[in-house]
Amino acid sequence: MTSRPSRPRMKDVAAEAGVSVMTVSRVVNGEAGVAPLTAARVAAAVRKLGYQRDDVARQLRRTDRLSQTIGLMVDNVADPFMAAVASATEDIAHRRGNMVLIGSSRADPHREREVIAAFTARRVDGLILTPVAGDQRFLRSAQTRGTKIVCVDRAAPGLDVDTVVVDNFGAVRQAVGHLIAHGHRRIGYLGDKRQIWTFGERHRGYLAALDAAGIDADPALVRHGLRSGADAARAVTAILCAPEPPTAVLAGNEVLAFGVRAVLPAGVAFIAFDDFALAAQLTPPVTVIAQDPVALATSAAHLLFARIHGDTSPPRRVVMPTELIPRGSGEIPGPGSPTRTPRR
Amino acid sequence: MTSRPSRPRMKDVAAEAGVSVMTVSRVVNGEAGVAPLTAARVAAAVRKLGYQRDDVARQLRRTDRLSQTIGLMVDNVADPFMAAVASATEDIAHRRGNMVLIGSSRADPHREREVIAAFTARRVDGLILTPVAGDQRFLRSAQTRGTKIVCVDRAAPGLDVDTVVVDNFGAVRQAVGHLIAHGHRRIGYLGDKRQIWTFGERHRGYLAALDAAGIDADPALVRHGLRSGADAARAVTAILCAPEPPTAVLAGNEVLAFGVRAVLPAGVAFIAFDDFALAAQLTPPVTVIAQDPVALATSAAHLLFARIHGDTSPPRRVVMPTELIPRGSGEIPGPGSPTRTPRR
DNA sequence: CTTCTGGTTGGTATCGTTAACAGCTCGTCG
DNA sequence: CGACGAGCTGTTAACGATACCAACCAGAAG
Repeated sequence: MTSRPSRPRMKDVAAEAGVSVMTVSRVVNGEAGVAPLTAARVAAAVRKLGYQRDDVARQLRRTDRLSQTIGLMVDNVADPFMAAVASATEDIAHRRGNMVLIGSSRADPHREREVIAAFTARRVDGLILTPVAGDQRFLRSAQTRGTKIVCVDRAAPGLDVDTVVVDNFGAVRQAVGHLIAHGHRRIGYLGDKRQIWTFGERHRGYLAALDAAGIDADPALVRHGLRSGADAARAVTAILCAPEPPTAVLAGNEVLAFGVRAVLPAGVAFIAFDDFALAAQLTPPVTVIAQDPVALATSAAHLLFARIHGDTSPPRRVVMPTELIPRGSGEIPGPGSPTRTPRR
Repeated sequence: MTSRPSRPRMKDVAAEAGVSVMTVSRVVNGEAGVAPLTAARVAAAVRKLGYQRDDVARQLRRTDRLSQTIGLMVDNVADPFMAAVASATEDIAHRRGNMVLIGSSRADPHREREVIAAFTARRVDGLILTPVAGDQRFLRSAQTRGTKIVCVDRAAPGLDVDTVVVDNFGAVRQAVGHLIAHGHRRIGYLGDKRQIWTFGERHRGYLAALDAAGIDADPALVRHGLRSGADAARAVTAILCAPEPPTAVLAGNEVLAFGVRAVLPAGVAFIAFDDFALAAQLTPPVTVIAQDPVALATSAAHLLFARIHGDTSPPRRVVMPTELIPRGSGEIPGPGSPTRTPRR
């Protein structure tokens, strides 16, 4: 009964305007070489029928084969850091007339492959990825077939691509050094799996800072593989019950920080990786290692579009700055602090 | 120099396996009616060449014309509420073998139209929208041409589509009633533009609660069109400097709540629309009107896929529950409170 | 031995668009 | 006055896949 009026094609517009489809194509794409009068007639027909070009057919036929679509694969868009990355990516893409397909790996390598296969089946021009733990070599075939790839936030082992990251190692080494300078010697570390590039780096930074201060690392103060605030809360509670509990704790990212903060006793120093909205409003205000997800994503998107438009220079690694923002929680003095045990 | 090895086509696989492209098509799509031996030979050729079906060409030819792609248009994915919506949408889509194209309107009706035009040009099967302020009638043409549409979080005036929302009016009326019950009579309201459906409803709920208590609404305590935490901080500071300042404040969403909380003096009661990660950890803990963005988006996505797969029943409006979670900030007594001015 | 049936397989047209080229209509110049 | 070029428009053949139908082959039935 309800006949659905299918969308008009170029040939319908051509019939309406009394020209050939080629002329319609030229007008629709704003090409030169159409008489103004003809162009106006075609434009009127387009408006009258409500014609809209079918980009699927267009992409199939065009020589450049560009879909004007890129894929963004993150762990989880609900994560505030990744949400900021997605937002910034969409913004740059929009400015360049592109759209963003989004996919979540949810830390699952199998799902990661599925999502990327779905991206390439739709012939995206490029991919922006935060790779999950493990080997990314399977992306090489997509790469050799012309799909441009940029990694953001995390590097991809085994894959030679543009990468935009921060100096996770240096940032954590600095932060742990900061705690040590405030008199702490027993410092807890809470992170996700070491196999995730960022967390591997952050843990290395933690160890390096302890080593530089001549402190023996105690594995009892370290927890890996934490995925949620609840995980982090349980983990920090556990390490605080140890015979020699830590006097300071570092949370490896924002989500873990929320969980830690909920159960951390006053008096234990605390630094979080990633700045977050209410960090300054908590009691005490939270000292953080701030990075700028918008800048990371913007840089990655610009790199990607440069590649899509023909940049064939060797892959680059862009390292963006971090900033240690002391707000109070990271400056709570430890047992070796001069303010607690003055020497003079 | 670097000849890029273009991806193999079905005809390459067909040549490799010594069959016709039709047979390859049947094997690739898992259709019945291919001899097991032939299928195995084709499968081997597919693996050898690394063949992947081109969904762009496929979509052009198929009778159902489905792209297995939906579009999600939100104000801003960086907003935590919208990020949760996006994440849940992606999850449902993934389970159904679909992908999600994402677009941000950034509260700009012009950009909203651009994004939606880009969606339909790519022939998405359906759209999930949080409409910006203003009229959405322009979507009717897309709708009559077969694009399924579902609104989430906000209704779309002038458009007859499935809609998944919460009872914003009732939730705010209840929350303001809660403040009145705690002795407040001068209550501030901070929201975004009234033309945005949710904020219109929330403001109506505010007025209704005052009216029910016989309190005259004072326009000096109301601010609309606030878009950021900074906007909200300025606005609340301004209304607190009024001759008769409010003793309680309601923030219309999470982002505004952050800004209000940063500058709100202790002693002023406070309720926020939307629950947020650290609400319970602030001092005092923040009383909120909680809604569940994951449930909203999940419901919207299920509705959309039902439509895409042929459900032609009349458009539905799904209203999901909210919950007033008293945590402290909303229970600070006002001047008329029995605890401050006991009557016995 | 011929015809029929059912399971396989292949040929051809087509989806909506653009690339490449052909052809037409002028006005202009030698 | 005829040839030529510039400007405009149309024709044809793809892009990579699927829909539809025809053709083939073996074994069974008559």
